[in-house]
Amino acid sequence: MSAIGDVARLAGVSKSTASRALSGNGYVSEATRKRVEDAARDIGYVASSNAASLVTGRTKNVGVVIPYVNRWFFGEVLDGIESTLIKAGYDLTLYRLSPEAEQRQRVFEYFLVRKRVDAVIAVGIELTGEEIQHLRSLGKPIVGLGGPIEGIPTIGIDDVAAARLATSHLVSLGHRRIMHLGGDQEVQMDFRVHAKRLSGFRQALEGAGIAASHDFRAVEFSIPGGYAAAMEVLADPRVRPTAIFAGCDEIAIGVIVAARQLGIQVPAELSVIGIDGHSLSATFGLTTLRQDPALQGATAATMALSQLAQPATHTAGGHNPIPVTLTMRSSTRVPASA
Amino acid sequence: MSAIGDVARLAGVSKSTASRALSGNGYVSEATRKRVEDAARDIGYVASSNAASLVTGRTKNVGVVIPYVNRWFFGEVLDGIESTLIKAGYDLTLYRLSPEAEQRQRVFEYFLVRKRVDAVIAVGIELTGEEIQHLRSLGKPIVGLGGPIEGIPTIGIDDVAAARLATSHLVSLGHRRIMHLGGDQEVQMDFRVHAKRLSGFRQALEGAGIAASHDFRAVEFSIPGGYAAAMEVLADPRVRPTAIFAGCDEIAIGVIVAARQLGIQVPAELSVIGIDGHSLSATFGLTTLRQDPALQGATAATMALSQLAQPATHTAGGHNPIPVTLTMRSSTRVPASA
DNA sequence: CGTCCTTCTGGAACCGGTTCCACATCGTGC
DNA sequence: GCACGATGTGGAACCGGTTCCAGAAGGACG
Repeated sequence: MSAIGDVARLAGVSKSTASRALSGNGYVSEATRKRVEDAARDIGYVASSNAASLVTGRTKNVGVVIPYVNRWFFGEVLDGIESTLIKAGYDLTLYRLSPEAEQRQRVFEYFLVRKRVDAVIAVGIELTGEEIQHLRSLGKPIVGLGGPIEGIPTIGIDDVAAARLATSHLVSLGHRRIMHLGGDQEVQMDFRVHAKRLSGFRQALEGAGIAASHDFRAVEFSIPGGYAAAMEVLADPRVRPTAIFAGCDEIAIGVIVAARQLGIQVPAELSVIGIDGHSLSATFGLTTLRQDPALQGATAATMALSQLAQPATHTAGGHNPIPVTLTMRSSTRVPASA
Repeated sequence: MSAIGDVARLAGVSKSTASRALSGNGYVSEATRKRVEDAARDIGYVASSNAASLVTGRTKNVGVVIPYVNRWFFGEVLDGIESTLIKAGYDLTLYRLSPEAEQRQRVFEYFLVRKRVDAVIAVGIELTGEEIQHLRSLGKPIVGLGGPIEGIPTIGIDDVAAARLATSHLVSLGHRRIMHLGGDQEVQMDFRVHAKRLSGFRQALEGAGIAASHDFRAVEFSIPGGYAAAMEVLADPRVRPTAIFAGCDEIAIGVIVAARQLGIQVPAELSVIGIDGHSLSATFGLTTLRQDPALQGATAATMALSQLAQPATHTAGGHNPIPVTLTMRSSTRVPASA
């Protein structure tokens, strides 16, 4: 209701002086600053960010584009981003991008563009050249999380390498009958995460000279998904693998739950390894490759903020790989046959 | 870059006509509308929402205040809210409110107030009278989710009644040694959810004439929390309860996992019931009281939008209780002793 | 034919801040 | 004593839209 003009009048100064006093830009004597601040407090003045944004061109708001909010990985990322932004005085506007192409286009052409955000963080979304062009033309910093995107700075783990490492861990323990329960190759997420993890798995097997046959099964990326698949895969003892590399910790946990119900000892009869470092992994004794999504989110936010601070630095694209660390727990060990 | 003036010039009309043509308000001939639209498309014009908001006072943006983003319940709620808002052409600005009072105050006094949101949805946050006053004075619709808040419309389940129902289910099966693993009474969430569920539990026991002693234990609201507590509680067969009412499904699942590891048959030797309808509850065969947080979120968003549409309706406060439905699965049954 | 209503358009004010520019003081160094 | 820089303040333009008002043109109706 109350505008800066009211504050100025009450303090007996001009609008411009009131603005300087409240924003801290430019010269204002200590005495007048005090008077203006008191006046502002008295009438409960709060600046209109719209008006300020209109003239400064900065909104103090960052847009986050993300495919899910109710999955562990993405929830953690969002948490990390939010914490970092709010500390820096930035708002976070959330765009959950469903897979529908039409809605996706709408978000990019309509929502993100209306001068409402200063920067965009794309989480688990591989932007198309056109989309990047669109955002780039507005001069907005863009940061990607989850995989490399041509021309913009990104962070994320190396999915191929991680899958290779996880598989190699099983191989080096002596496993030969290893199965990969991973994402459906038909319904790829962006960055082709499913395909990359399968590829890393195959690379590791080939490197060890292990013939790969019937070694992959597509499952949903969730505990129920891993559980259901494991129930089928593990039921027949004759064809049962001695180790499973799960596409993510949730699948791995589903496998462990299923194994326990089938009376299969983990790790004595079955080794299981996942990727993520899920908050449940410790409870299930899961050996996993830990990535820290909250930290990744915080890092992405920091990158966006620093680009905002010094736009001089010409948006240097490039992928910053995040290292994964092997957390050894009690779900993997030397196979019984060895 | 390009402003509406550029569009107007290109189309050979005035700013006001261009505005009318693009926004659809007021009289514009079909021919000029076409010309303006073409011109806008040609130069890739997008309206500045800041400028529009400044004069109209509407931002097409809703603020959501929420304590967690990486917990199942809140993630689902957020999902429901987001879907509903984006369909209506609204943005969603996220404020994750950590328990720190100082940060909370900052969000309410600084972030939410800057004329940047048209309405506020408070999820799992019990607003103080002062905070309501603050928002109310700005004439912004407010909707609460998770419990009743004096003077504003809210939705949520009746925690006392739900806990009573869950406990009664166990009692009616014949259980007498029933334990409640619920939230820490010292670290209450808002709306005192922990206390309400404990209270409903006690009410049901008293109603059945069952002496309550050592029947409650505080645990963290998570699977690891339930697991750790169950490991201690269930270890000694002499004092083991025959049934557990868990404060939420995550705790209940932790209990089931622990019981399985201890070789305790569920439900033969131990019945477990939870509250939530968690996406994992089916996998673990958990009997639970289902609430649908995504639907609750969508409903809250719809309420906020309808208030926005007809501000005439004087903000009628009042709590809209959401019914919970008992989903019977395989984790509860008549006790062995019966 | 005059009046009135509807449709269409342009000019100008306005939303609420920020910032540029001009001007006034005052202190300092030469 | 004067030039110059640093400090402090007010006036006015400006950001990019929306909307009010005035005026013109065309049709309907008495």
